[in-house]
Amino acid sequence: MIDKTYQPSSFERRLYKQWMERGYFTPSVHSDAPPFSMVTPPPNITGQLHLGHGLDNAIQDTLIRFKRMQGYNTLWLPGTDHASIATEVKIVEALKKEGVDKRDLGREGFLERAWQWKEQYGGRIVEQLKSLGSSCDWTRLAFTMDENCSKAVRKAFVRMYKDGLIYRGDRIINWCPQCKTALSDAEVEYEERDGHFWHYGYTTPDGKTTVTFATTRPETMLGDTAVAVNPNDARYTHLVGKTVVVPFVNREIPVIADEYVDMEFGTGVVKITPAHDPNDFEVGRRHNLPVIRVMNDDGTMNENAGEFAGMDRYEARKAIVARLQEMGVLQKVEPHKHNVGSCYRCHTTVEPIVSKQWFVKMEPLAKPAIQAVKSGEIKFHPERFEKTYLNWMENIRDWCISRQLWWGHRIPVWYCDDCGAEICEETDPTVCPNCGGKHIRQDEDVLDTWFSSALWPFSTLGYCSNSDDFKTFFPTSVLSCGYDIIFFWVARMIFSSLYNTGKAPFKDVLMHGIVRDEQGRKMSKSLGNGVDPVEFIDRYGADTLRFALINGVANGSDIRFSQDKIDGTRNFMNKVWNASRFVLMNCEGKTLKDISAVKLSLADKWILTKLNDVIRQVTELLDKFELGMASQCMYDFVWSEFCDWYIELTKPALYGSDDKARIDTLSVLAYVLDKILKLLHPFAPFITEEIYQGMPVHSETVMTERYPEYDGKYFFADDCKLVEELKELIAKIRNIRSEYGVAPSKRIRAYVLAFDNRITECDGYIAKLCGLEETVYAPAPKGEKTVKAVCSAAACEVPLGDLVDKDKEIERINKELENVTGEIARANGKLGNRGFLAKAPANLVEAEKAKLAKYEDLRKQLQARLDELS
RNA sequence: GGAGGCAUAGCUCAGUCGGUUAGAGCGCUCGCUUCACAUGCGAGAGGUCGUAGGUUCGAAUCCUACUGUCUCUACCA
Repeated sequence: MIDKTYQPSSFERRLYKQWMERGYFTPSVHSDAPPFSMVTPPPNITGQLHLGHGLDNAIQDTLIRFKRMQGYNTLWLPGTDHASIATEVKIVEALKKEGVDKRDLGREGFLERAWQWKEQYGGRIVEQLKSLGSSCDWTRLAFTMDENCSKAVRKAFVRMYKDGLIYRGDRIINWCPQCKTALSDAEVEYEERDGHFWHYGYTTPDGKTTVTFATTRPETMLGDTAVAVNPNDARYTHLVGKTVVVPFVNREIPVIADEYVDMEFGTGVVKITPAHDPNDFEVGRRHNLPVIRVMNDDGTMNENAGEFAGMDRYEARKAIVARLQEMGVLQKVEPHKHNVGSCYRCHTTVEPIVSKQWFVKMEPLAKPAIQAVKSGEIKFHPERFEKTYLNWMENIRDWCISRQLWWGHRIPVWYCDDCGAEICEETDPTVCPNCGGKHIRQDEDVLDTWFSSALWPFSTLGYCSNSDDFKTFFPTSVLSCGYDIIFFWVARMIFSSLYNTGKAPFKDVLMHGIVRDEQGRKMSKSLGNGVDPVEFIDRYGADTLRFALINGVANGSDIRFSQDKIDGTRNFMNKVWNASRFVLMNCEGKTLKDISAVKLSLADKWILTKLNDVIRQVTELLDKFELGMASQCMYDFVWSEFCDWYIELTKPALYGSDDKARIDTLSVLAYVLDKILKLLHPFAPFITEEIYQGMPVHSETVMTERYPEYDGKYFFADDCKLVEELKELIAKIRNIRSEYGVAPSKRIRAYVLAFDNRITECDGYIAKLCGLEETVYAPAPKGEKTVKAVCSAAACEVPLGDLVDKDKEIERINKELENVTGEIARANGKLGNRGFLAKAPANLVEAEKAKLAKYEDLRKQLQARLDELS
């Protein structure tokens, strides 16, 4: 027997430990069953569990449990990401507290510390994930820097290098002066900020002509190597080819003509700083301009900055503006809003800087990746994200993959100091294969974290060794993650997998949104509005968390996580618990029958039919990845059908004197509950297992039980319809009681005139659910003061003596009549429409006719009642 | 600049292939400690589905425009 109150903390840990110990999460590679596999988006080892992980895991675990119960050989592979920048920053900070600079330790020493850190804290997030109930196969836990993954990184890099898809070159990249590394375009976040437009000009050496322009970053002027105008701009044609002088550095630079300059914008003159602006860099290339860097890696001005050398970039900006003003060169300052890029890790403003970095040539990789989605080989759910993906892929630029960090996969390229050769092989060279020289040294940089994440679906499965896992589980079935990492991760996995394995890494991409707070704001540390899932689970249980995140949410849409939602979900779990307790309490000590041996009551037939309906719906929805709707179906079935009606309808039999009927009813109750637990298990694994273990008949675990399937033996359309009519009748009587304020405890009499004779067989149900002491299946005797209501299967009258208020009655009937008349008009309108009759499907026309007939009957009844009253 | 989402009850949101008397939860009103559950039960009120056109026998649903709103993306100095 289960506990009296629902206390998830009393069993969730215990059950999870049991599942793990018994190896339920681990699939077999030798199974004949069809495979179903997923890999998790690996959380950063520096990460703390947040609701995003909660959502991500809830979705994937629901899917994997569903598939497992359907008999698939399921693998859900977990792992963690080394998170190059994030981890290095964290360790550098820790060292700083000890007064140590990472350079003091040297590369080796630093890495030793980093691995230590990883061993100590890297598993924390894994333990937190377990509290969500995730049925990942922890025996296969992967890490982006473990052997499998590192081998795959090396293999992929070398192959791409040899194919000419990886190159090294001087390009403008985004530089983070705080992390002191290059970043990819995807790693820069743009934000609109208030800035200034400083207007000033450069003058020709003879001091006669000044060309004026505006800039938002005056400090870059120290690196200016030209001033550009549009070739068609008549205002400046005479100046093209002349030179002007950059103050402070006294550099004579040419005035050039380039299409890039927009004549309409500002003065139509642009100062060109090839070393610090992507567009200027391109202009510089076209005109063979010198590239002069004026900044150091830490954002201070370098020796090329003359008198400003050593200053921080913003300090230098101020100083330059002040000096320009002093010199009387500054013409005006305008406020200006512009987008400023910042580092996605530390939020420092990034600096576009020319730098020698490694890049992946994207165009050849993007083509097949675009094709895979366009052809439908890979499908996004919801579909609209395909546009987002394609839009990005079609406009993609080369990917900067080198990072000036130590923690990560070191770039497997060696340089020979003797002959200058560049060596890139799968095994580490000891001498230069070109000249045999021993003076070789490895590139200092590491790879972008996302380079290894991009290989995740196959690297983790042992792609390099063509392992059994790889053969069995690759390509994976579904990839689920938030839409915020489509570019970082999903897109890169697709092209990496197509390139390396020749196959798409997965067939379906299931996107979810972001978890927001009650007011729709992103949860963040600085706002302090985050919910700690660990704490939450202690309080409400993992099932409530998971269900609250999934229930009724459409794929890809953001979620507002509110206390209301939590309460509602917790209440639902409590409902499941108590309904189960009702069944189990009544079953105690009884020997139940298989339902094939049960004489089914009307209520039994109804609930079994409804059960079949819900099985079909939930399965269909899960097959379409509509988890939110599937859980909603379960919610409605359990609460509104099973609890509100079926359990109530079983009470006459349970509390009656017929022992045989009682056993029969209990057998059906237990049968339906068993199915409910199984249907609900993927959504709420803990509560369902705990209750399941208390069932009169149960196996070792519900999680490997077969997911319920539609059973045509228990589908009774006619009986089901009758019960729906019965519910309507019961609602009418209850309504009268309520409207007339009859105390719920008061037993009253009702007259029921059944249009459908089978209603008379429902005596026990009506009496119990309406609190009647007697039901008379005949019209009320003449002269008795009653309140009357009509529904499809019957008319009912409740004698209320002097309570009956004639005017109120007339009003009530009139209101109903109005409603029914409206419906008749609507149905008539449809049926009177030739187009409808000719073109609408026959079943709809029939249904409309049936409705019309029903409403006309009702109208007659209501009219008769009205006549009676007046 | 480009792309996309959203706009449905007081609030938060479902609504799949166009056909339901437009749904849920919360909130609200009334009544109830009825032997699974007051984390509950019963009864109710509340919506011309953003606006204007169009397609269709039929539109919350499809198309066009507009208005409002949010997000992504680009980065005109």
